[in-house]
Amino acid sequence: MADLGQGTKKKRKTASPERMDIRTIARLANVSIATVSRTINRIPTVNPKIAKRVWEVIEELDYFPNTQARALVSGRSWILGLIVSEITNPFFPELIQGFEDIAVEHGYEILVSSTNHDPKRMSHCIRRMLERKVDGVAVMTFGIEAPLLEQLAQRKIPLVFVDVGPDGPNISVLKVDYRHGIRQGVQHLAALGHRKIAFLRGPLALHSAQSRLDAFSESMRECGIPPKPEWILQGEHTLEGGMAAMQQLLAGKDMPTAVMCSNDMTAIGVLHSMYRAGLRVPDDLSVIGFDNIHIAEVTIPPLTTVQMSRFDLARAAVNALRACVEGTETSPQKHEYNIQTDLVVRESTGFPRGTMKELRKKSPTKK
Amino acid sequence: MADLGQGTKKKRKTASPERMDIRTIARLANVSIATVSRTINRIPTVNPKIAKRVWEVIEELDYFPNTQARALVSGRSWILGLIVSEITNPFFPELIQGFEDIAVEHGYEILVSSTNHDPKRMSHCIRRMLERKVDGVAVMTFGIEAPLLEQLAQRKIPLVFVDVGPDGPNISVLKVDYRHGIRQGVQHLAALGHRKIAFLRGPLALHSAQSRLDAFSESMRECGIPPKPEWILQGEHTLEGGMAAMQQLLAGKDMPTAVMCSNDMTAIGVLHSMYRAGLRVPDDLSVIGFDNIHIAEVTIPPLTTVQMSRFDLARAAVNALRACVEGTETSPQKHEYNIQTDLVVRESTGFPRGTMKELRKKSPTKK
DNA sequence: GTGAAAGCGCTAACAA
DNA sequence: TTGTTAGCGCTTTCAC
Repeated sequence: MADLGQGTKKKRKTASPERMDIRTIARLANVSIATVSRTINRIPTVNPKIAKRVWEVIEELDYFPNTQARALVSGRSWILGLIVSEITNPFFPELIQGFEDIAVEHGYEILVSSTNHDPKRMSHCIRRMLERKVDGVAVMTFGIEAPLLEQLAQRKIPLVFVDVGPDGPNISVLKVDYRHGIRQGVQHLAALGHRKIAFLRGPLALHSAQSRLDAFSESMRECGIPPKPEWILQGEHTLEGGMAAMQQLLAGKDMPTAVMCSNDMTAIGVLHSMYRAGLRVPDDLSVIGFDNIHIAEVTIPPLTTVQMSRFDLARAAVNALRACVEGTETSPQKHEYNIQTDLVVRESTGFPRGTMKELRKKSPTKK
Repeated sequence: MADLGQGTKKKRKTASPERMDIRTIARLANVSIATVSRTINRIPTVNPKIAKRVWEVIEELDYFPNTQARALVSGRSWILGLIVSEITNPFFPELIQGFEDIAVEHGYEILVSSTNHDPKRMSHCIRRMLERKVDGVAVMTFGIEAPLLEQLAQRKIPLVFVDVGPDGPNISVLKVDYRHGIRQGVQHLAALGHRKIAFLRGPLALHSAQSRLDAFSESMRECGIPPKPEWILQGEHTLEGGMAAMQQLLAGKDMPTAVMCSNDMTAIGVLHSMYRAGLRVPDDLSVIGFDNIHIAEVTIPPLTTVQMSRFDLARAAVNALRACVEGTETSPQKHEYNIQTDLVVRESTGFPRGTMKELRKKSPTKK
């Protein structure tokens, strides 16, 4: 019962029998702790027979290595940070879920934090990542907070951004092709006969919001419709912002016949303001969102929107980070990560007021 | 430039100047690492003058202790686990946000994971918590997965559950008073004149769902309305479940005049099915949800629902865990954590079909 | 009140 | 191929 350990000539005050560490495994498998370590880390030089014996002991005792000790000595925490702007916008939980699944699949733990667009929170958040020694950080705030992120970049922590980010050896950027989906949206509207199209943009600070607006303006011009400045309003990417912007539009003298929104939350706000005003979508106004969050399927009416795959985004982010961390230095060339966007037509878009009847006359009513 | 360290007679191969650890601080402050450690941990016996000097060096170098090393030696990770069922149900992100804020405020990091009601995921998730050596776990799945959680309980990891949980020294349970809010809902409906009230319940496996149903049945009886079994359907706590259940109700010969739902997602599904069927809420059917997620304010029509504070829930959970971890052994008595629920009346509830006109005649139309 | 030194559980360099 | 051992950066006795 007493200390029968093999090479325990010195130290280790108490040899409590319940202690479950690499030493216990080594003792029971009759090997050194180094061999156990090698076995666990699947170092190919271990004799298969011995490895088998070690694994058996490990499984029998349901042993797993202490991650803290491991991290301390190896310098790798196997934790990936994920910074999002607002966890309460349904887009993000869907993204987080994907990120978690993929990261865990590769053996990483994740550290999620939301900034709520608050620089103070952002800076706390970076500090937390630093303290926990994350192996890499995905900055999915869709904005660029360069000064703050400096701390991470300086310490050579692999970083991945969306749309745009500082240049650097360990920095990747996921390029979202907003143009494709937004152009489809504008063309869809134009094809229905809309010429008076408003855009509810997101916060100025968000690069992605700017990109979406740019894509809109450009697509409008492509369709030969000059975008009207009074019809480009701030939607803030929130329910409330969408409602407020729509009210502003309703109060104006000249009403657009369609509205594109920089995200789905804004569009849902618009839907609500229309409902409040006693107006109908799409009869009185066509509405297009952006993101295609799950709930967009059941808004009233179901929202026509631009789909951006959170799963693709999550996978690309994890892969980009892994490429840096696990350093396949054989291929130091930057990978290109492109994310597609596509229009999903539902029922919030239709012909502009007035044209419907005429068009109906032309084509016989469907059964 | 060479090794001038104070007591570095032996070891420490490379003394790279950029190394930023407790030793650096000790050297620059002219004290031992023990004193630095004590200072950081605010041990009162440290001479204030020396402490001040140490803090100055710490701040100047922007030093912070290595959490891994700290955790390794102290046995405390300062990580709190949070297990939720589905991060994509908006209720949970709101809860997570609160949990994160409160935990971080007290110096903890959080490890969130969602099980999606999948036992396999649940078990992975528990393993991850174990591997990262969390100091405590909040199991906010609103269901009870006793067998799986055994692993955590056995290792004496502080646990907190909602509604119901195994008994044990380190286990707390947050009691949600579903009855209060649900009774208010039923009474609200009864007061409007409803007698035909259906209930769309959540998954059987979820204890909270069962409690909500029980509260409903009991409240119905209190109001003298015997609940009708055919009107108690499975809503699954999802959009899709709500839609399907409502369709079932619509297909039945006898339609209720009101529906209470076990959560808001279900209610949103109901709203959508009604819209699809060309029926109106609340004119043709009154609908009440549960949770009061943010989006319930802008559904069409805005949802009457029962509010359950995620913030209270989050705060109670963190406090319960902290009480165990930080062990104020002076008060080993179990704290009682009660969470209130309250009805929030919006516009998805109204008089049952037919009664409205009569009632209107009685009271003059409001201006 | 402060410092020296022993480890926390593991990985990796070096030896055998 | 396998074992021995020196730390990773910190907390915590135990002397002084």
